[in-house]
Amino acid sequence: MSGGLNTQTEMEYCDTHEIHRERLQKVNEGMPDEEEISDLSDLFKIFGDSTRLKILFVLFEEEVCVCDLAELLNMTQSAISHQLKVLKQSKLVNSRRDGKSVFYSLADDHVRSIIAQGREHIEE
Amino acid sequence: MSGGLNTQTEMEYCDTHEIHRERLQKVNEGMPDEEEISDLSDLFKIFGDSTRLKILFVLFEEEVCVCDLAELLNMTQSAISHQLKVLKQSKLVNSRRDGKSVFYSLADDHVRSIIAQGREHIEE
DNA sequence: TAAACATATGAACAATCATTCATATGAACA
DNA sequence: TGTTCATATGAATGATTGTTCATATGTTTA
Repeated sequence: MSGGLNTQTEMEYCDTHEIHRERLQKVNEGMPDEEEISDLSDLFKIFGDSTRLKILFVLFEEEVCVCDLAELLNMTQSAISHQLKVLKQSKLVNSRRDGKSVFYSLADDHVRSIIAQGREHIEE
Repeated sequence: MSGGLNTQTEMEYCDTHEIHRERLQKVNEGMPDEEEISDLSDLFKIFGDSTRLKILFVLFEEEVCVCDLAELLNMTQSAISHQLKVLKQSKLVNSRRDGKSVFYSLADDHVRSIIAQGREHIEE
């Protein structure tokens, strides 16, 4: 990624039409800064993987340990563990150790709303 | 990806604790089928890129042609065009030709809600 | 019809990423 | 303390993906 919004600096418009100043102003007002857009795309990247989505759907119901997640989703303990690390780093899940097991749970309910909105769109 | 949920078939539980039938049942009820999860992750993948997010934020304000998008975002016409194709294939944007230019616009307002939910989560 | 402009697209390349494998850490128990 | 179970993690690998470059398609105008 090289640059962000370009409204202040000189630029060559399309030959047959112009971008008007007011329009540029309007676009600029609604556009979050580079950092927020980056954070936002990072967040959505997390949801952009089937395995992570499945983990989250399981956690919608209740907290589950790594071992059970692996069996439920029919995947390697290692694969699950790697993804749980990603989910934890993004603060989407919390973990709690109980003896040998580590139990993971949803961090908050924003996750539900985001995924719910996505599902609504899918249904068309 | 090898397999999906695993609740019917025989499986080895963790040695020190068991997954109970009722819990499995509950998880199964809330879990969408493999295809919906795949569609859902594909949808979120679209939002998981800064360039595409920026394009969408611009389109939140008004319809814009490829040329103007490229200048606004300070990117190649080709890069923008490729991403617009992705957005169009996912039915997130519509296009309309006007002479030499092609104008893109938001397909529906679900996009707004999904992104709005994401932003809420970011703010912490 | 030729030239110029706007957009689309295929191939190539670099970067990112999910999974696997091997192994390390941590906890319980004999 | 040694063994076993549960989880974490680093390196390697194959697959996916965003951008660039070159070029094709489509539209207008001289």
